[in-house]
Formats: sequence, structure tokens, C-alpha cells
Amino acid sequence: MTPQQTPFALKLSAFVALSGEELSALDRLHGRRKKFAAGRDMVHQGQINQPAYILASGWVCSYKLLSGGGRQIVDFQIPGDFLGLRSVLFRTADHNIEPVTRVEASEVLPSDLLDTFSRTPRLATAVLWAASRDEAMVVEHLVGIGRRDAKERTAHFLLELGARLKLVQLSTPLGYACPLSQYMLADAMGLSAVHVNRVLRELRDDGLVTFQHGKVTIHDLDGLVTLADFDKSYLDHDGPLLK
Amino acid sequence: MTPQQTPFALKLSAFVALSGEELSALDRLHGRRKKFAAGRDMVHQGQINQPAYILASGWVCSYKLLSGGGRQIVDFQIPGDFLGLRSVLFRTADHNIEPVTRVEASEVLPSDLLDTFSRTPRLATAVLWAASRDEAMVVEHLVGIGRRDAKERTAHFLLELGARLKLVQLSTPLGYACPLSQYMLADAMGLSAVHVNRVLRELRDDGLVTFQHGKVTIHDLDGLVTLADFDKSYLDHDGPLLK
DNA sequence: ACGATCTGCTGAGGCAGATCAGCATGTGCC
DNA sequence: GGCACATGCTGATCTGCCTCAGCAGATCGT
Repeated sequence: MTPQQTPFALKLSAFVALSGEELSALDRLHGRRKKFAAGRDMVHQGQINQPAYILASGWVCSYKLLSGGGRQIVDFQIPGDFLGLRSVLFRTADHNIEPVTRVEASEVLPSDLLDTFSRTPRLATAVLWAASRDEAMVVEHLVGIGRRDAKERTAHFLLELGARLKLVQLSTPLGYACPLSQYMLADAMGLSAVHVNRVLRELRDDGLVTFQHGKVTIHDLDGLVTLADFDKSYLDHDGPLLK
Repeated sequence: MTPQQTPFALKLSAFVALSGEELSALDRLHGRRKKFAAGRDMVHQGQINQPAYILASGWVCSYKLLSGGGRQIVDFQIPGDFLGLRSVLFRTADHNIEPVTRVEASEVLPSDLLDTFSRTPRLATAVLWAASRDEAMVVEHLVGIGRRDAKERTAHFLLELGARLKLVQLSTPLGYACPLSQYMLADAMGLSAVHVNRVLRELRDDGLVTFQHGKVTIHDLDGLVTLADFDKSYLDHDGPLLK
């Protein structure tokens, strides 16, 4: 894969039209390539001076633990996503990162990142944009947990995942492969696994969507969008804003 | 107030040690000073090409509306906070901004912002840091709504507000002035106003904290921190990370 | 070939928090 | 002064979701 074609470069190019030199600076940012097994945390809360990562393949989730023993999954990351930016900027990690599947990722050293920002300012802007896009997703997630009931929330979640995967060609309007268990869905949506199970069956019985055997199959996209009050405008726009 | 002493400059200086030249670039970023009345939205969802703002005085809240009529307040902003960064980067606003009190804010034009980033790269990094800090707060808020019950959530919320206000000298360990109504608290915490009222009374009866007459009075800080499982480390650290 | 473990699935019962309704105060406006 | 309207407060009732418990099928290590 040439530097221009990595999922990460593709994502940034959607906001900032990157020059050849900027693309190669981006490429040099990729440090050692590492592999991680599913289920074993890559980073956990409180660790200091951890590297960041650019995700090449596989899925991971970011979560926080509470003293009571519960956990809340804040977000899932898919190929092309940047992991642990906050851990680098704040020097200490404020959340855990767990691979959902087997994962390959390139390390990004804090010093390299800051150097690159000062030498290639447009890359800093591009990363700021990517971070803002992630924040928009977290905000949408927050709204869902705060004000949508379990069914709407689940529908919204499945639609959002589909929209994100589409950007990296891992989804079609008919569905997508999804390695998440119902337990993980529950931890992400602030529900119990039992209730997630019931909600998924309801959605299936309603003929809207099926979540089974590692696959999400969308039967009625319009119905799902209506139920979830889904607005995908926050995930895409046409062409770079900064030429 | 000299450029170095604006709340915004103070906040950024906590991460990036800013030179005189960078500080004056920051100062030039402040455009027209505008005033807004309480309750009248400054920005709403879907508007395009809105300016961003740097908040000089007063409180505002960012919220999203759902088709069902409910609303979720994502965050409150206090003096020194940057408003509408995402609206600028994405060109269209993905949320509403409503002044809670009478507000004064400086406009920031999108073109000025992007120019400043490319000419003064360290400011881009500083703003990236500020955005990440905001994201950390949204994440904490998400965890609260997803996994804390109403009482813990309320306690956590009041503590976080106190910690943020302390950074701009608007709070002490004993309490702070707070212009929020119980309805706003409810919209922020994903509860009904009725239930917020009951929870506030419980916290008062427990001798932990009083929320009344526009003031928050903390009676038992330790008890509150324990109840809320509050960790303020994500809000502060000692000295700039980038010299 | 065996238990151990994980994931999906379902029923019964309980509780946190929503909804609906009503009352009391305070404050800006005509 | 009187009205409209926002805000705080409380009781009664209803419900969405949790918890506990148990079963079935897959996958795994030995």
C-alpha cells in the first residue's frame, strides 16, 4: 500500500488536501508495526508515556472502568483510526484500549508527533479535524445514551457503525461484518446484555435489522433511519475544506 | 486585561509554553466582541459558515435536539472556553449553542483560525490540546450517563463543574456561583427535572452539597468525591508539556 | 471424548426513574 | 395592582430496564 492509500491518509485527505511532502511526513510518522491479540488490553488507564497508534487492521474499543466494577465503552475504532491521541497529549492515559479482534497497528511516538506538527502545520490541522470528528461521534453517543430508549439507541448504533465502515469500504447498505458480542454492545450502550438481546430480537422481529453470527444485515434501511432519528451528516461531507 | 491574562491564553499556556509572538497571534484571533442575551440561541444545528467564539464572560450550553422533542445538553462552557470549533472545521454546526446567562464573546473567523494555525503551528497544537481536554470531559460525561445512577451522576457533575471553575478562579473548595436551573441539570444529566429535584434534596439531606438560589455549597467534599468516584486528574496537570 | 468456557437466549420479579398532576413562590410586564 | 410565566417542590402511579437464574449450542484445551 503506498503512503497515499493507507486508510489514515485517506481519512485525513477528506479534510485537508495533502501535498506529496505532507503525505511522506505522515508516512514517516508510522513507527514500529505491532500485533495485538484480542482481549488483551493494549493500554490501560493511568499508564504514562504510552505511544499512540494508527490502526491498520482489526477492531479495538476504548473504555473506562468505574470503581463499582461496571465498564462503559466509549467508542470502537476501526482501520484508519488514530488511537490514544489524548493519552499522548496528556502524557497519561485516561482510558483503556482493548483489541476486539486480532489487531495490527503502527506505533506513533509522542516526540515524532509533536515534531511533525511543528514542521508540517497542515498535518496538525488535519489531525485536529480527525479528533473533532471523533468527538462528534462521542457526542452523538452521549445523546443516544442520555435521551434515546434502548431500541432507538441500538438502531442508531448499528447505523453509525455502518456509516463509518462504509468510509473504509467495509460496509454496504445491505450490511457488514461485525465482530462484536452482545456483551460489548451492552457495555457500549449502557444496557445489560440481557436487555440488548431482547432489543435485538425486537429489531429482528420488526424486520429492520439482524445482528447474528458476526454479521449485521440491514433489511429496512429507511425504517431503521426513522426509528433511530439518524443523521449521517456529521460523518461525511464532500471534498476537503482546506485546499 | 493584557493578552497573556485572558482566560483563554491562560488555559492554552497550561499545555504549550507560548512565546510573546504566539500570544499576540492569539490576541489577533479575537475578532468583534459580541453580547448575547440569555436563552436566545447563538448558533443552531445545521447553520453553515458560522464563526467560532472565545467566551469572555457568562455561561453557555451546547445541546442537541431529538426528533421526539427531547434535548440533551452535551456540555456547559465557561469563560475561557472555545465555542464552535467543530462547527468551523465541518463548516456546518452539528449542535446548538445557548447562552445560559448574559454572555460576552469574541468572534473567531474560520479563515483567521486556519491562517493562524499554518503560521503559528504551536498554536494549532495548543488548540488541539484544548479540544482534547473538552473531549475528555464529554467522555467522562458519557460514562456518567451510561453507568452511574442519578445520585452519583449528580455528585460527579457538581464536582466537575467546581474543578473547571477553579481553573479560572470562579470556585473554591467551599462552593461556587451556578446560574443553572434544575431543568438544565436534568437535560444535561439525562434525567427528568422532577427526579433531579429529589436527588438534590437527598444530597442535601445527606449533608454533602446544597444546590440552591444560584449557588452550590459543598459541605462534605470527601464524601462527595467518594460517592461520585471522582478523579480530577483528567482536568489538570502541572505545567506545560510542550516547552 | 471430556469438561470448561463463552456466547446467545428466555422467564420471573424488583426497582430506579419517568410521567402526570398539583401547589407555592418569585419576577417581569402591562 | 394583576396577570403570565418560570422555577422549585411534592405525592401517586406506571414502566423500562436490571438482576438473578437457568438452558442450549459452539469452541477450546487436554
